[in-house]
Amino acid sequence: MSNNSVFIEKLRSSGLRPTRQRLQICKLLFDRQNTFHFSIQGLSKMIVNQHKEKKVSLATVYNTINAFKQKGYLKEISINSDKTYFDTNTSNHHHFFNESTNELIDLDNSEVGKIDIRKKIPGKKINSIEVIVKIANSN
Amino acid sequence: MSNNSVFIEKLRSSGLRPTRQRLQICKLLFDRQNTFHFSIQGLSKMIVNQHKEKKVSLATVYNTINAFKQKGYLKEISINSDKTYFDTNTSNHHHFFNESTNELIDLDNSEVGKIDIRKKIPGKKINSIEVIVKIANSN
DNA sequence: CAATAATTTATAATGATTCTAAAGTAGTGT
DNA sequence: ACACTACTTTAGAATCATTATAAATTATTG
Ligand SMILES: [Mn+2]
Ligand SMILES: [Mn+2]
Ligand SMILES: [Zn+2]
Ligand SMILES: [Zn+2]
Repeated sequence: MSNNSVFIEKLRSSGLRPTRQRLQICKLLFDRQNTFHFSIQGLSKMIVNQHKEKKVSLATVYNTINAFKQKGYLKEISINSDKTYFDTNTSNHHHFFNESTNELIDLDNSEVGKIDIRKKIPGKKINSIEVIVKIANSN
Repeated sequence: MSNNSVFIEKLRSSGLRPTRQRLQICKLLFDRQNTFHFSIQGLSKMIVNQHKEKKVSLATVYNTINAFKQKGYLKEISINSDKTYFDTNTSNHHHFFNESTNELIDLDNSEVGKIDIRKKIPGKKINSIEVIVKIANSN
């Protein structure tokens, strides 16, 4: 458990004042050992499960997550039209998507060989290269 | 312009009887030289622009596209939460996504070097590997 | 404390997609 | 053709995620 000031700074640098609600969200996301993937729905449930004095409205959850995304503290991952996931791992990396469980698993950049894009698009620059490996139970 | 029977068969094999509406959709998608990417909204506009006697309801468009997808005649591509695209190119291939224009461009399998996934997930099989290269104007 | 600015919240609006139920159309057997 | 049945289309409703709104609450400043 890090010092509160870390999270306060994270909010401030995202253009948000550190309020009770925002701090709760911020700690849920970043006060932990390992990065993780979540949906807004899942995050909302986590908030409810913490049984704090007051609830946090969905609007505040969305606003806070969007501010973090904007600032680059979160990545958004689109797997299919129905689900949007966010990732507290903002490093350059890829994903397995388990279609049986709807779970995301990180695929570190070092766990994928160099991706060789041989087609050029003149006048355009590459912003990102993302690999999604869809998996399922093998039996 | 191929023989109608090709499209009738495409519908039949998708479990759909060849009706006027479905044939119109089917030809829009497959009676052409090159494969292409589309959204439901875009496809609906194409249908309107054909000025046929009668309109085609959105429900029929969705139903028909979903049947083709199920059968494997269309691929669905998720780039971000807001937009779902379909692809009449069902071969194994990848995509550029132009973030300036929201356009998809095919990246043939042969235009990407072999993708080397070094991480194993025991008990799981790989269903697909998809690469999305996001691009934008370079200046 | 008073005045002001920022925040939270409930609720409404939006947009894509799916569902529903009624009306329309086609296929079958006579 | 006629009756009967099965399938299809359609408008509109329902759903769900997300964003917008506007009033109530809370924090900050003087
Ligand atoms: Mn879908
Ligand atoms: Mn988004
Ligand atoms: Zn990740
Ligand atoms: Zn394609």
